[in-house]
Amino acid sequence: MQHERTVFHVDANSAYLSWEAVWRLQHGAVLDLRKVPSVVGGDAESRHGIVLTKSIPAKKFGIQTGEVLWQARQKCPNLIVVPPNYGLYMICHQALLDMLHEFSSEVQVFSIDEAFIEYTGSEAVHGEAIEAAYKLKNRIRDELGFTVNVGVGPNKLLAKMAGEFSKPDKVHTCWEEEISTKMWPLPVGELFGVGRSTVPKLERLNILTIGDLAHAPDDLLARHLKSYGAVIKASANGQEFTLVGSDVHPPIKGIGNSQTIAFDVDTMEEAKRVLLSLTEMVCMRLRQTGFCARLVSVSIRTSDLGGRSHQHRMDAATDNTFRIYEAACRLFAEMWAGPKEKIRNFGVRVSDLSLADYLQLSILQPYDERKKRLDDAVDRIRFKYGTQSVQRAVFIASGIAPVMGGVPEENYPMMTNIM
DNA sequence: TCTGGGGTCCTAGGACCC
DNA sequence: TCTGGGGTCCTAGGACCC
Repeated sequence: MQHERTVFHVDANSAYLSWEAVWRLQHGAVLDLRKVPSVVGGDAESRHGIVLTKSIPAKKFGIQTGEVLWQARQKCPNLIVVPPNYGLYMICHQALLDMLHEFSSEVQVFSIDEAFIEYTGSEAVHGEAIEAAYKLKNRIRDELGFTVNVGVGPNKLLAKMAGEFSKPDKVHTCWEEEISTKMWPLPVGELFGVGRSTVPKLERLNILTIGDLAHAPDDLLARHLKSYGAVIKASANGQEFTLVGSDVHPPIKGIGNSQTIAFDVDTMEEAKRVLLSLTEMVCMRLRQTGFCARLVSVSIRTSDLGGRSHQHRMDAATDNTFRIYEAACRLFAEMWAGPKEKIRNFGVRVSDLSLADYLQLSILQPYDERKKRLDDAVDRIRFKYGTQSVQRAVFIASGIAPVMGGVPEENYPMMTNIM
């Protein structure tokens, strides 16, 4: 059968856990974590105790991604929990990408463990699509040591849906003519774009399968789901037209960091330290990209797990840590109910980005020139000697890290010594 | 006994302008 | 003693993904 377009979706099976398992086997471990109930999970002591990835045997106990670890342990008392190692994951991610580039020049990274490749036009080099998909899957397994699913279809949506059909180490297709048999019988929640809150809305309309959604009346969907109804109905019919982006890095829309603190924060002083620490990280990243931002958002999650956010649009775009910190503090003060409200998680995010233009800035705001020189100096030192090498005095003995958010630095060094 | 962190996109309501 | 209508900007919050 000839198809106009052929897209692959490649997805590492239980990525973090598989990568951890492979690393351990290569370093003398006897046990393969993939073959026993195990999870990669955060540190419960510092209130990061959730399941990040589960093994297939762990899944059989009903353990779910995102679940708290103590609940997972109740379901499976012998569960093995290993901490995440993001440095290793970055290496595996890159190795996967390098392999994909051997099969097509158009590769779109979708996440750390998923990518699309445009296979259209590659048949002459690597053979017919299915054959190439198997070749790709087997080479990753044999040369990199972990397994992937490859989904094959006429667009990204169907390729992705195909990749989910059964796991691990599988190739599946979902062509237009296969939608009705392979996709429509599935529960509607399996469709990309239909998540936790849309499923119950659809179920109330007696839309239970992807096929039900594909045939649902437009006006019914519009009434209950607004414009989103038409979007997911199109998906249920396999309609999706975006291209596989040839640039690996799509344009950045915003930069944010957030962190759950190991203890509840209930003083303004402590809250401001956390905000400063997060702002340091956000602004360092912002300056690295060469952008300035106009919109500053602060979000909090309280001890009862409720969340709120406030945002402020600045008069002019900036990448200055102090200015963004000031805005963040104002936003927090505006939304915080006071000491009775205990905060467990803080987030700082900047968006509405534009290219940095210092000439204009320094004319409008003369003092920013000095602030910018300070930011630049600190950035250079941190880049050279590590994030913790320079820190503001307020953090000393405060119990709060001076630069917070993102991947902990101690996970990175191995990236340089493995290759 | 205690739920992470990084994103994107959309919507609704109020303010404000003409 | 009566208040239209369109458009844009700003902000809060919800939903989705991995």
